[in-house]
Amino acid sequence: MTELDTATQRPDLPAAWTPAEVEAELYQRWVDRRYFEADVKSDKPPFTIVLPPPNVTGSLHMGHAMNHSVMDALSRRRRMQGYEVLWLPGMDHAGIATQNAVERDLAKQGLSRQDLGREKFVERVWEWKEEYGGKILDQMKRLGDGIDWSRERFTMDEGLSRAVQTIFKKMYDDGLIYQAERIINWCPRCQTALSDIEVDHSEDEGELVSIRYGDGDASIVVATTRAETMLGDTAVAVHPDDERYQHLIGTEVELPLTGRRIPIVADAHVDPKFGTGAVKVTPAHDPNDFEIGQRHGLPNLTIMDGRAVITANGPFLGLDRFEARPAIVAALRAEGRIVAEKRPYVHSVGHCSRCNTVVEPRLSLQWWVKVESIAAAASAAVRDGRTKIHPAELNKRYFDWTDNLHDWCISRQLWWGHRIPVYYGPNGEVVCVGPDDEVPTGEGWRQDEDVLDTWFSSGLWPFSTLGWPESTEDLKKFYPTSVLSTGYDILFFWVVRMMMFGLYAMDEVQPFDHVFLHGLIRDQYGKKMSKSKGNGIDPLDWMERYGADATRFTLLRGTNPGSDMAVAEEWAAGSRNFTTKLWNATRFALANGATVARPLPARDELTAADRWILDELDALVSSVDSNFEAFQFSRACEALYSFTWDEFCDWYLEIAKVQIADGRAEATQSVLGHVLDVLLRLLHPSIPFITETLWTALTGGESLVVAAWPAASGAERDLEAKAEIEGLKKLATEIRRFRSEQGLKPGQKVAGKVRGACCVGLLDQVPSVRSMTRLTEPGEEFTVSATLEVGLPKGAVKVELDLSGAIDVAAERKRLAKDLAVAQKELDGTTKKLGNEAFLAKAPADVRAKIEERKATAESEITRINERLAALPEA
RNA sequence: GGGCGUGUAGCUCAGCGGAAGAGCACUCGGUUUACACCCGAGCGGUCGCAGGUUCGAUCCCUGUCGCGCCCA
Repeated sequence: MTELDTATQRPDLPAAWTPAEVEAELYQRWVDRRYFEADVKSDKPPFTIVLPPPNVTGSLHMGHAMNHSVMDALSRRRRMQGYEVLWLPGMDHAGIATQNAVERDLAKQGLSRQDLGREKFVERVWEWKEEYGGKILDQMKRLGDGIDWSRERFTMDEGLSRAVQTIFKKMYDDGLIYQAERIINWCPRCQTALSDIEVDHSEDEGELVSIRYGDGDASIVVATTRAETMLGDTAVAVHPDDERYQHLIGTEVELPLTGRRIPIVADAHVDPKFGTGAVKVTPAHDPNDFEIGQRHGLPNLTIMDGRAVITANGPFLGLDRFEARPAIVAALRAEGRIVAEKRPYVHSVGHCSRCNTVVEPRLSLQWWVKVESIAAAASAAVRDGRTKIHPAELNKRYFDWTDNLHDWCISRQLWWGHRIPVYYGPNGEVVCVGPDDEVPTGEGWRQDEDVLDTWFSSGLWPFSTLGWPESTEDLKKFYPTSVLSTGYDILFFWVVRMMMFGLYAMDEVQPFDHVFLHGLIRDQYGKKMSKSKGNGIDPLDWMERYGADATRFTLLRGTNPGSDMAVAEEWAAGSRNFTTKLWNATRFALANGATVARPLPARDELTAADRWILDELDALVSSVDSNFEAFQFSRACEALYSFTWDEFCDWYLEIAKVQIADGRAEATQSVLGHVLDVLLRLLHPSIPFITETLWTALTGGESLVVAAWPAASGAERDLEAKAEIEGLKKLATEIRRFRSEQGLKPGQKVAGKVRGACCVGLLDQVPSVRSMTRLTEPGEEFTVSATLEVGLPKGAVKVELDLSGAIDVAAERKRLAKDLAVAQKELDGTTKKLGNEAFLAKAPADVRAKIEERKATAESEITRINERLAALPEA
C-alpha cells in the first residue's frame, strides 16, 4: 500500500462527527490537490461521465442529489481502481425556463421583453445567468461531487455554440433539417412552438357541446370541446361506411354564425362510434383535422392569432379563446342549435410544460429535424449492444420511441437560445451558414428570427463538451463516455436525442457505453417530487442536519435500476446513525491500538473469529464489486451496512475486546486495522467525507480519493471458522434470551458454567460468550439454580447458572414451549415430506439429505426440550 | 384504447422453485470501560385473489381485482 506514510501518525479524532462543520474543508482540500482534474495525457484507461447539465435556473433538488450520488460513487470507485476519471460539469441555458424567469423579473418593473428589444433582452438574460446561475454548482460541491471544475461548460458558451452551428449546417446540407408548415403545439403565453414532449397532458374538466349544422333532413350534429374553433371549420367529416350519413356525403351544409357553406366529406379516420359519428373539421387548429384537410384538399382557415385571440371577422373578433367559447355557445343556443351539453366533461388537455398554459394547436411554419435515419441508428446502437441500458427492461420503451419518432420541431419563437443560422435574401434566397462561413450582408438580408429548441444543444453534450467539432485530445481520450446516469423520465427528452446526434456526428460511435436509469424520488405520500408541485424535500436541509454522507447514503441505499424510491426524514436520520456508528467503532478500534503498520499475521496465527471476519470482509468486497458493476447500489449499500453494523460492530468488536484482554492484542489490532482499512475504502465512494477523515486517521495515508480499491482474494472460505462463529452467536443469543425472559437486568453479572463446549468445537469461543452474556466465574458457593441447553449442529451445550434463588418457572415453561412448538412444526413438515413417495422418488439427493437432517435435529430438540420441561418444578 | 411495471410485517422495500427477510415503527429491559444518533430481548406475514404446472410455488403459467407509469 504505497499510498501510506510509513511514519504513521494519528491525529486524535473528536468524540463526535460533525459533518456540517468539516465537510466543506475536506472538499476544498480535494479540489486544491486537483484530484478531480482529468489528465488527458494519462495512459490509464479512461472513465468518463458527463453531468446531465442542470438548468441554469435550477437549484439542487432530491432528484439531482440522487443522480449525483450515483455518479460520484461510480466515478470515485473507478478512480480508486486506477482509471483516468473525467466527470465533466456544466449547465443548460434552458431556453423557455430562463426566458420566462427573466421576463417575470422584468414584469415586476412593468417591462416586457419587447420594451427592451432583442439585443438588450438577451444581455439581461446573460446578466441574470451570471448572478443566479452558479447556485446549483455550489450545491454540488456540498454534496461532495468529484467533478473536474476546470472543464466546466455551458450550452451557450462559444465552443458549444460553434458545435450547434456546425451540426445544424451539416444536417441542413444532408437534408436532415427542413422547414415546413404544419400544425404544432403552441403556447399562447410563451408565444412559441413546443415539441410534443414539452406538452403535459392532464385530465381536465371541460364541456362537450353538440351543435346542429344545417337544417331539416340536411342537418348534421357534431360534438366539440372547443366550440370557438367552429369559426374555422371548413368541413364536416363522417365515416365512409356510416349508414346514417350516406345521403349527406358530398353535399354541403351551412356553418352557423358565419353563413359559410362547407362540404360533408367521408374519411376513414372518423370513429363512427364516438358521439354522433360526425366531426367538425378545423384544419388550421387541430392536428387530426389538419390531416383530414390535407386528404380532402380543404382550405386551412386560421381564426386565432398567437395569443389565442379570435381574428375572424364578426361579433367575436378580439375575444380570447376562453371568452369566445361561452359567447359562441350562447349565440348558437340563441339560434336553437345546441342539441346537447355535457358539463363538466373530463377529457385530456395539453398544457405547456413550462407555464402550464393550455396548449393551442396552431398551423405555422417551423424548422424540423427529419429523424427517420438518425433514430434508426439510435435504435441499432442499443439493439447491437454498443450501448447498454440498465435496467434492460427499459429497452422496449426506448425502442418504442426510436421506432415511432415523429419529426422533431426544433424552432422556437424565443430570444434566448441559439439563433437559427439561416439567412434570407431580398430575392428569396435561403442560405444556411456554418461557423466559418461568411454571413451574407447587404440590403434586404435578414437572419431567421427563431432560436433552437434547448434539447438541440443539450443533445450534443457528450461530444460538444469535449471540444467537437475540433478533433481535440479530450475527445480522443474521453469519448465515448462510459456511463450516462439519469432518471428514466428523461430517457426520451434527452437520451434519445444524444444517441441520435452522437452517432450522427461521431461516425456511428455511441455517446455512452452504459445508460443507467434510476427511478424518481417520491415523497412520503408516493407523489413525485417536483419543482412545480413544491412538495420536494430540500437535500440541502438534510446535508445541514445529517451531513452530506448521510444524505448520499440514504439516496444510494434506495437506488435500484428503474425503480422509484419514497424518502422520508427517518431514512436520513437512519443513515446519519450509520455514520455515527462507523465513527464510534473506528474511534474505539483506534483507542485499542488498531493499526495497519504491521502486516496481517499468517492465517494459522489467527483465531477463528479473526479468520471469520476476514472472510466476511472478502465476501463483502466481492459483493460490493459485483453490485456496483450491475448498478445495484441498493444491494451494495445493504451489504456494507449489515457488514459494518451487524458483523463487525455487534460481533467482531465484542470478540476483539476479549482477545485484546486475553493476550492476543497484537494480532487483533492488526485485524482490526486491516478490516477498517478495507471497509473504509469500500465505503468511500458512497460516503466520502467521514471515510476520508477516519481512514487518514487510521493509516496516516494521504487521501482515500487516490487510494487503491480493494480486491477480493478469491480464496476459499474457512468454513470451520464460520461454523464456530455461528455457534458462538447462537450460544450468546440463547443465553441472552434466557436472561431476558428470566427478568435479569442486562448488566447484571451472573455466575455460570458452560459445559460441553469442547465437544461441539466451541471451547475457544467460551470466553467471548461469557463476556457478551455477563457470565462470571463460579465461586466456591456456586449453586446451580437454572440450567439451559442450547442445541447446536454438533450437539447441545449446557449452561448452568446461579441465579441466587428460584427461577421464574412460568417464564421458563413459556420459553421452552415456544421452542418446542417451533421444533414440532419443523418435525411435522419434514415428516410429511419424507412420507411422500413422489418426493422421495423425484427430489434431488441433496435436498432429501437436508430434509432428513432437519428432521433428525427436530427430533432431538423435541426430546431435549421435553426432558427440560419434565425437570422443571411444578408451577 | 395500446404497452410496461407492481401488489410480501403498521410503513418503505429486498428475496423470486426446495426452512418467510431488512430498515423504520411498536413492546419489554437497560448509567454493559465505542456508540441512548446506543445495547439486549421480543411482537408482527395463510407473500392481492382464483385456478394451473410441479414431488414441492411467495417465486413459473393463466385468469381476476387494485395501484402506478409511458404512449394514444
